Amino acid sequence: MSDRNHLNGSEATSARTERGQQTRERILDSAARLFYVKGVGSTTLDDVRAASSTSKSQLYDHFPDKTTLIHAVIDVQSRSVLAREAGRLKGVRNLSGLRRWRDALVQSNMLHDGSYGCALGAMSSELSDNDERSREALAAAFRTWQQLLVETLTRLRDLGVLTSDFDPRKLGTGLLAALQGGYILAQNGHSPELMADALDMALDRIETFADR
Amino acid sequence: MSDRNHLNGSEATSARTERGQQTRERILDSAARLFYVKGVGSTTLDDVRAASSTSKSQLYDHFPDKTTLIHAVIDVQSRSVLAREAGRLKGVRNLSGLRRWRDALVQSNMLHDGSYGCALGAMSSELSDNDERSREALAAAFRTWQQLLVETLTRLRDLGVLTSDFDPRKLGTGLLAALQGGYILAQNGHSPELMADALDMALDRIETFADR
DNA sequence: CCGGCAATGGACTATATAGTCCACTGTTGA
DNA sequence: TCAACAGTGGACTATATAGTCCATTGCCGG
Repeated sequence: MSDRNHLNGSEATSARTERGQQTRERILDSAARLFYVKGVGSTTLDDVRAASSTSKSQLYDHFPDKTTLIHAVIDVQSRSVLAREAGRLKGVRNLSGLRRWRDALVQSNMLHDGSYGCALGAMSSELSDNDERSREALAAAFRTWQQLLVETLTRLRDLGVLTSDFDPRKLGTGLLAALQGGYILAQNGHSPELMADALDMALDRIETFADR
Repeated sequence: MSDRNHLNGSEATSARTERGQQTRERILDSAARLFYVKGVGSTTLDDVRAASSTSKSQLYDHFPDKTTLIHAVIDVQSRSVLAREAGRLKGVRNLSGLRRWRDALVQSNMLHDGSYGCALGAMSSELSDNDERSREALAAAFRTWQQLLVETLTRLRDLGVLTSDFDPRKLGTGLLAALQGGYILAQNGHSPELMADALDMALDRIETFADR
């Protein structure tokens, strides 16, 4: 109530009351899920409306148009993916920790037989060509993601787990690329082993720098 | 009327005469290019029609619906990409040959500032969720591509350039994943260096097995 | 209890796009 | 030269989807 109109510079419209806030969240959740499994382009606003049990006018009250909704979903998904990754990576202090991070990714990939890929990666290849703003938002997310990996590698180096003769930035990029490429291959081939193989190559490369 | 429909096993419709054949090719080329730069979903048949200087009826004479056109484009693009890769890889007989292969990819990526990614990868993430047949066709292309890489690695091993203690299949998968992931990151960040870093990690891993 | 505003529902419009149809043109071989 | 058919052009229809609008409902402070 009191401070509910926190228009924080971002593109947020409305959300004046508790109830409205929940509606907004429901729309966002449904849209995120639909964009993820069906793709942004093949998801109609009517799909979103139905999935979130709302009406046309509510949709347009909260999000003036589809593009705005897309941006909002990108925002939500970025936070969600990055929060998950930050959580998984922050405790990694040795090579088996890194392997466990790998296992977690492979496991969740196996849950749906590889399908559905990476929420950010999928949006990226679908939107980058057509919507500059989406591209930038996703690029920022990828940079942060890569940064998380770089920090992890740097930490391992500082802990003496890895030697110093590698460039954490490049290795972080390689790791993220392997992850994204693994998602693509696994999704396309319906086989999570492809993801595993992709990540393993990257991890093996990293272990090359193990200090023993 | 007679027997207009001489379907020759493959999905090809029409193409009865020299002139018609050219029209068909023009449509296919235009569609391939548009799908590549704008994405399949954002390309309308009218875009294709305009780009290929044809009319609605010609489009539908050659391709009964958009899905058929998409499948045909996938076919064309797969052949094209695989032919290019086969050509580049077949002569690789040592590690610097592999580096040259890398350079070629990075170079062509730089030409358009990273944009546009991989023709197959882009279609894959856009279509895999919605069209099973496309997914399978692309999966086959990826398998062949991976096979090309595996053959190259095996050749290097047989030539004594690499030692025998690695699994060419897994390494091939990793290499392809790095390539695809590199495309995604480079496209999204408009920076071909990301592609270079991704490929370098994979190549560095492979050099780990250099026989010296 | 009531006045007013937030929130809701859903009918309605405009438009883009896939797909159809038919009349016209060009080509080829007898 | 002409018949017959492949190839061409583009107007037309059907439909899906984005986006608008307004009447109704629910909520909350005075």
